Amino acid sequence: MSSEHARQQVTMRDVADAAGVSVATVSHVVNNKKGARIGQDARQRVKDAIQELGYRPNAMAKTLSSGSSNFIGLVADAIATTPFAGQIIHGAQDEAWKHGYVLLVANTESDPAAEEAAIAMMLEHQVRGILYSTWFHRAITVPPALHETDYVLVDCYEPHTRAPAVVPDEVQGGRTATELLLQAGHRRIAFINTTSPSPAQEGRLAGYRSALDAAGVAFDEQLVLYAPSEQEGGYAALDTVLARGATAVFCHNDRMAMGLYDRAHERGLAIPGDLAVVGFDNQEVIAAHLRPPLTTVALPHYELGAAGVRRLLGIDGDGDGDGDGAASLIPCPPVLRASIT
Amino acid sequence: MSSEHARQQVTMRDVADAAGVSVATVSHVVNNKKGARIGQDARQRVKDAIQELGYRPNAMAKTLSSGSSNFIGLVADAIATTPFAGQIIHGAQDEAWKHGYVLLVANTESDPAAEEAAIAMMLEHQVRGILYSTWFHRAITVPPALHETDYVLVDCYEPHTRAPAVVPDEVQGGRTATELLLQAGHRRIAFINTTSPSPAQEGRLAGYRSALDAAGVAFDEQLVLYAPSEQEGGYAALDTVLARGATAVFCHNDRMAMGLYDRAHERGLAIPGDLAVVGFDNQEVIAAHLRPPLTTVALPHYELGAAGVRRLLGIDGDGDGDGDGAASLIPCPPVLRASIT
DNA sequence: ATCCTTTGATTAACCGCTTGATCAGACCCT
DNA sequence: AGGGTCTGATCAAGCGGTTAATCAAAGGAT
Repeated sequence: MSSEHARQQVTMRDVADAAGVSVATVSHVVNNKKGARIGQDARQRVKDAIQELGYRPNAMAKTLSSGSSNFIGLVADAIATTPFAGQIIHGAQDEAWKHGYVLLVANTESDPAAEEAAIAMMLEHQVRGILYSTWFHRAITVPPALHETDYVLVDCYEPHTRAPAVVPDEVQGGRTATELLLQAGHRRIAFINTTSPSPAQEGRLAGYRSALDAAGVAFDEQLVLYAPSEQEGGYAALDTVLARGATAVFCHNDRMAMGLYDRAHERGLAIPGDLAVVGFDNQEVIAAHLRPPLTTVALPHYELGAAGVRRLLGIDGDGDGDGDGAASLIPCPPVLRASIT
Repeated sequence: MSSEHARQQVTMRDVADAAGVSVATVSHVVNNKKGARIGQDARQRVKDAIQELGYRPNAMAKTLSSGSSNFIGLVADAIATTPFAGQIIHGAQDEAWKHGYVLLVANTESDPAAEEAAIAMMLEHQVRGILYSTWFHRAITVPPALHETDYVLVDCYEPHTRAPAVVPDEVQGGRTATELLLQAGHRRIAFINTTSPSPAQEGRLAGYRSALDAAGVAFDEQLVLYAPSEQEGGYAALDTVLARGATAVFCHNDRMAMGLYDRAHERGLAIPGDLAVVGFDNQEVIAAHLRPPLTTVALPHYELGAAGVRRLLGIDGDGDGDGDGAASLIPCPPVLRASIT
């Protein structure tokens, strides 16, 4: 039920008339044009008229005549599955806003048709560029239409291509998680990896091994297990972890850690006393409120979104570590809580 | 790093020239204008030319000349705090899309300045209307600028006003949760309410009482406790719940239930054997993976977003229960899992 | 043959704003 | 007094479409 709004848009014409000047003059003061020569009095009269009438420039007209819009499109495969996608949107929106851009959002549920429609819509709206994002780090193939404009892949990448992408540094993340345990003095560190093939699966494992190497701890194949990356997986894996004689465990993600906690409590084990644990993702709702609160490594979703627009806009910014030149690697910082010694 | 795109927009003029007709003709076939009389041959030539050149209409120009845009603005106070806001965006986006609209999203973090800027931006983009949403159900006061266009409050409302709003039916939700327990034969049902004053606090309590009444169970003040609506609150409340002799408990939200589970396990209690529990919110990541999976009542965020755009567009749709005429109440459906007998 | 309809397609004004080109007047030199 | 420079502000041509009004040609009726 929309109320009636006889809202007759106040146009630049109106302001010009009210101020007794031409629209050109109004345009000049509105945009604070540098080269324009406008007298103090006229400038003031225009400003007053704008206030008086409550004038708001018409962004469409502006875009049309100036030739460049201030839209940045964001197409996501699953906007609401986890708070993750939300963080990407959040980061992208903040950064875009900072540079005078506005976010146009579309959700596709990974449906190719919806995806194409979304991209078409954005192209028609003359977006400055498109951010194509996924809710978990994975390989994708770029939809053809995307090539009609500038774009950046966020939290995903196209293998064997130089398609610009921004992804989390899984290897560094895995290394960081492991180091946290190493630094606490642990030597028999288990790693419960996910069963789903993915950059995270490979990357975190690589990081785990690299940290072990660096610390001079021999890699023991017996200590890396595979389980579904959910509570159930962690719950089921704990017994094996213990059987293998580990004193600490690195869970592929926080949800797994949550399930593992349950089983540990069931067996009367104390965390971190009997077993130190570190998670991954930093899924607030879970990690911050487990007992004890879970030490983990954060997936930098907000940063991914922000870095995505920076990359799109060609602003290299804070020199985020570069990957192979096509993919920027965003660091995964540790989040210290209480599940390690 | 945006690649270079010498992308010279293909315009209607180009299509017209290629097809050997006027732009008016092209416009007519593109929009499938009803009154227009275009011959089969010309129509075909235009379509071919469009294919050939890869023409895409310029939405800005269209909006400008036709006078009405296809944007719907969504301003949210916290896009990423929980998956909740994401669901609202998701629902709004799906429904908007369904009616040919596109979502313009802005995040404000509850900062009044950001809020004003966001609304201004949307107004400048000639949005059809604005959805003003919050990530948890609460009372707000409508920012003045919102009155310059059509709007609908989503998951929030303005007291003592006829401001159109769409909110979850907390009372029905509370009643539903309680009924779930009642139907399982419980009579001493505790309710751990939140300590934060809110529509949820009042509404769910009212629902709890109404369900009790309807079942002929006397209300026992001793059975309603108050705790912070987080894991810690639920954890701490369990002992009291038991001390008061309850056989079932209705937690104000899933997070509380999660904490309560922890304490229950610690005390060696079986759920639902020794204690039945029902949550609220249906926060997937948690509820679906607790042991045992938590029966709960869902907060219909997706529906809130969708109903919001329907209301904005004046589509009454499936006659969602009406509140006082200003606020539409969206039902909170039960989600059956395994925490009740 | 003549006049009226219909059909098929074009004209041109307009949407609100941007911007290079142009213009009128004031001021300064010589 | 005549010519050159500034200054302050206006003109007018788009930007890419939409749409009411108009027009030309063909077919029908008388």
